[in-house]
Amino acid sequence: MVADGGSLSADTPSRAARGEAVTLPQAGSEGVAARVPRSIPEASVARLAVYLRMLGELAEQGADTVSSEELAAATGVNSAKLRKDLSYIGSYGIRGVGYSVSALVHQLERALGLNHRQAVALIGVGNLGHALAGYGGFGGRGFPVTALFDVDPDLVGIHINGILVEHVRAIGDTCRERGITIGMIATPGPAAQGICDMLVEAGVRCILNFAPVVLQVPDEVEVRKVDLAVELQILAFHVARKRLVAESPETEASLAVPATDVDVVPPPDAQTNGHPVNSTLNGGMR
Amino acid sequence: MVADGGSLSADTPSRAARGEAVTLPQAGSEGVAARVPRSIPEASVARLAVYLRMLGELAEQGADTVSSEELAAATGVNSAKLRKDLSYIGSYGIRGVGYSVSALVHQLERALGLNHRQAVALIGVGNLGHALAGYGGFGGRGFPVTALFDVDPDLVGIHINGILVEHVRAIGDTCRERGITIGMIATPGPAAQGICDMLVEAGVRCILNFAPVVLQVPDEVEVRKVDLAVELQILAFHVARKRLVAESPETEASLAVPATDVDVVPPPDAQTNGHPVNSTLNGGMR
DNA sequence: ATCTGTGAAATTTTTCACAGCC
DNA sequence: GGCTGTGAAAAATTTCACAGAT
Repeated sequence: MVADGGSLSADTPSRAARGEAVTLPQAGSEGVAARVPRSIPEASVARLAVYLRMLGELAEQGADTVSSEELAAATGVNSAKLRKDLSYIGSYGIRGVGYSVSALVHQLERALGLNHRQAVALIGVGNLGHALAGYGGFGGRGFPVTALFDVDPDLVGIHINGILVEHVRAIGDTCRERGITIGMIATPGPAAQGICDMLVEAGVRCILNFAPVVLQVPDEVEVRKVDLAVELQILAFHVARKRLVAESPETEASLAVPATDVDVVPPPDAQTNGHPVNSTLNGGMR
Repeated sequence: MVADGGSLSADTPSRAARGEAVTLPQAGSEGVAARVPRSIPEASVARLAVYLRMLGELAEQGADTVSSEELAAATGVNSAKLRKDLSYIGSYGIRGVGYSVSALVHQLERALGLNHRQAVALIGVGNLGHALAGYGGFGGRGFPVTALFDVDPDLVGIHINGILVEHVRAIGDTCRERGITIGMIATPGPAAQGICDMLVEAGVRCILNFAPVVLQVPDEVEVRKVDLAVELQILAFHVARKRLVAESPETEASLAVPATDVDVVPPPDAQTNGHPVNSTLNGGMR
């Protein structure tokens, strides 16, 4: 995940990984159509989306079937893990053969809820927002960006990709009208919580947050965060780690964290390196 | 997470979560400065970066100390988890009081390797790339974007934020010259693997990938992936799940995955919904 | 002969809960 | 009294390894 990223990725660990999250109370009657497992682990859901993309590519290349081994290699996971992930959505493989690409695509789309179209609203049409709005990839895959909002008078009123940019004060009405189910927040950090509140108030229950703040939301709202600065910091950690390994040929200073203060950059606070160089940390988006 | 978790975040799970990953052989001598634990769990590293940001904000607001409870609430995690995360980098809290904000910032920066400046290269200066290049937030936090590359003749030669856009064929030389440690790939999907290979060849060992492909790299290279489409699909899953819960007031059809085919969108392949509407899925970046 | 689906084991991550210090 | 640091328990995730289908 590191993804997370979680954060603009990757792996971004979601606070909703508690019990309640993906788990559903299991069926009532019993016996009959006990077709589907009770729940899908959060970690698996993230990977299912990746498999789906790769399957799309394979289909394009004319593949009829894939083995778990092949698909696993292409997506960089262990094949047993892949099979287990797929088993959560049902048994759609053929033993001795593999998976039918088209059938699996269909099942994954169903499992991920992609057979309902999701209308997406994007708030904050600055630098990053523009890039997101012009993305194209969304609409093609069932995520049409259906509404755009900003506060900047220079932006409100213009069209991007044929979509009118409205003032954020219209969020409530517009989202309800157009049945928005997902909100993407690409505003500067300080504005994000307010926008988030408006979205929640308008009934939006899933939010993708690009602003560098942790949003506070009611339990029933799902937030995923994409945070560039965090991603880079995670990589920086790995750079430092690799450096350490390289420098200590064997044992010696083999610590996970260098207790030494290397201080290429002046430590506590100095001229421009303290931290808030501009308070626009990485929310400098837009 | 991430997300993506990696994926444009979040939580992006990283394939590097195997043993080797964050673990280091533990110290030699013994006894003396056994200051630091042997390794930091991958999941913790991602959160440390988040704590660091929040601490920056707290410092700005003039806070001298924070309790684990406060910092946990602000970052949306459980306070015990936060304390455990912090314990991996050492014991810098004061019992009965909390943590000194400035001291903790310093320790986190050290642990994350932010006291070495990391030179970043960005490849692909299209839509998204432009947004990333103009980001500002990076440079302010020790991640100066130091080199830009593209293949488009209209882009090569221009300056963005004072940085010259070079042709990708210069990647090897330029990266070595400027000591690039982190590469960010924001090219269309099909170009990404080739660029990745060039970066690896040039000695770059950490890569942040925005292109919608799974990069194949040697073991010693760390890749994090930020994938917008995957993030949205994860949210779509949660939308569908919430819909189910809402529709079945109690038991009834309480399945994690609707076995019914709702098919608001024609299922297998129809006109424009099959999948590869344009092969520019979400790599439509740039 | 091959490849899926899956219990069971191993590992990682999270949470609990409390001893110890301020 | 308040809050950290951390063993130990619990939960989640990953991996193993193999029975069973084709």
